[in-house]
Amino acid sequence: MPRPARDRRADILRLANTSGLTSVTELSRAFGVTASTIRRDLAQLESTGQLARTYGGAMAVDAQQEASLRQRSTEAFAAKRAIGVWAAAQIGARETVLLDAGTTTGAVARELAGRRELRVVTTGLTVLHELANASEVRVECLGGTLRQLSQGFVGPLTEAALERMTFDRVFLGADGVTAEHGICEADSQQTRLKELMASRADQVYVLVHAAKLGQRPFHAHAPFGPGWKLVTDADADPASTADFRDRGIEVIVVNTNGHAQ
Amino acid sequence: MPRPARDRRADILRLANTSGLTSVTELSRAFGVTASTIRRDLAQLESTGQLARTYGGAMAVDAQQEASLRQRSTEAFAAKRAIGVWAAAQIGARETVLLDAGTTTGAVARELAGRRELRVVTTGLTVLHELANASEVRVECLGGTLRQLSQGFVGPLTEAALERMTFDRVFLGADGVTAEHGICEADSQQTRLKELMASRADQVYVLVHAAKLGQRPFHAHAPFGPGWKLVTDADADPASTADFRDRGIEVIVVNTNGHAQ
DNA sequence: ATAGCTATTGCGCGAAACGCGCAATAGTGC
DNA sequence: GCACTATTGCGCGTTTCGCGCAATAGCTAT
Repeated sequence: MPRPARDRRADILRLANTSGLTSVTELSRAFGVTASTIRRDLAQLESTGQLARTYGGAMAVDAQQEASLRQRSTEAFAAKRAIGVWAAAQIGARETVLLDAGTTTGAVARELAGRRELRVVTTGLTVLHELANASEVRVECLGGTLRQLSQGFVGPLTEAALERMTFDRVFLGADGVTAEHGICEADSQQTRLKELMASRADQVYVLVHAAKLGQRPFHAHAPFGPGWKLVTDADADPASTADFRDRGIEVIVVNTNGHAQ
Repeated sequence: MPRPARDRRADILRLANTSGLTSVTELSRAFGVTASTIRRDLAQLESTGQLARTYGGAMAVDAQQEASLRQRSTEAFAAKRAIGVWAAAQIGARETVLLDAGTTTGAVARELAGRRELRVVTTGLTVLHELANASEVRVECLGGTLRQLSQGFVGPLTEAALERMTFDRVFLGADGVTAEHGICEADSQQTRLKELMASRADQVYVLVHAAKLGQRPFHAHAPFGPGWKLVTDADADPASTADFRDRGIEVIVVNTNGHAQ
């Protein structure tokens, strides 16, 4: 692959990221190449998700947006949205709720954006992102060290902040769940935090779309406590949900409309 | 303004926001109207910044992105970037720095995204956003209550977290600054937080682009402490900067390349 | 209720942008 | 040095876009 082409593409990316918006003609003039070439560059940069094409040009797309767009095309997106709708419906006026980090809790936050007289506390950047402009919702962040993978905050600062608060409800996400081991996460710092979060709330919900049921991708566990509810979508295998119910865990299966079955 | 038109536009927005990407033909079929009408809708939604048009359709654009795009087209963007470049250059390896909330400190964060062995602590969502995928930077958030206007965290949680930390440098933003009163903010909660932040760092920088110099839009003040440096851009009125220098405040004027003059 | 006014809609047209195939060319690697 | 691959420019047909115009639908005030 010739050098000038890559350099130009990098430059296009830089230009788009600083000015936010660029046009094909502008770029073709700037680099002294044909519009066709620019178009091809844009097509390639778009395919790798580094840029969004517009009519006659391209616009910058930040990492957050990029991830968000990719996620929306995933099939699990519909499931997460349904779970989010259901979860949001559980929350009454003037409550204080805690939202874990993750895209599923982000879906809950999305449904809460229009609500009023609500206090939402979170450890996740996704949630903050969704509620950044929700003017009628009081949004609080626990703080801590940002964990890139989950876009969530962990660490002593997070735990210390938690010690001072209690919640009406907490909505937890998970990398995986099994009836036997409960919530599975990549490291014990995560599971410890989730257990701590659960201990501070009256109602505990574990939100996981069907694909995560019965999965144990990692080996740090947090078992289900008494009264915890497992919320999943209609794609869930009945045998899987039965495993949980057999152990006395309440399982709520949400259909596409966000209603419990 | 007829109702159906507005309803349809709201629906278009919802569809775009949930699926992330929609096409003109798809929308025209869905609503049973001509492509022209859809195009007009998209044009209007784009003009209000609620949507981004693509070739043959439209894509969702979240609030964050929207604000970011608007900001990038502002003239002050160049100044902020220059200040950001300079500020980033002051930070050495393995340092711990504190970044205030605001777009100017966001510009600093943007320049730090590629750095390594750095610890960035912040009270601002903008900064978090910029560094959300900076894999080599340790990012921490102080937490607190989200203040929509500045997209920053304030309150007792923020202050409590600060008590436990110290920093090599802190970079503060401001709604306005005057030589006489120092930093001006909308409320005293903000100024108190900034003073607290300043007290925890060895080096204090106040970053304000030229238009904010001599401005006092609000009446909560935080005077300059000893050793604080004022950093502004080359559009600054020499008379203004002289006011600060007369009071013994070091003023750094940064040109477009991010170098001090 | 009705008349008047404004916003909206559909349609047709010219202009702009896009994608694709082809041949020439410039870099790259052996 | 030579073969090979990626890249580029150009021309083509296709799609999309924007705008003006006339008809229509909805809102408002009397």
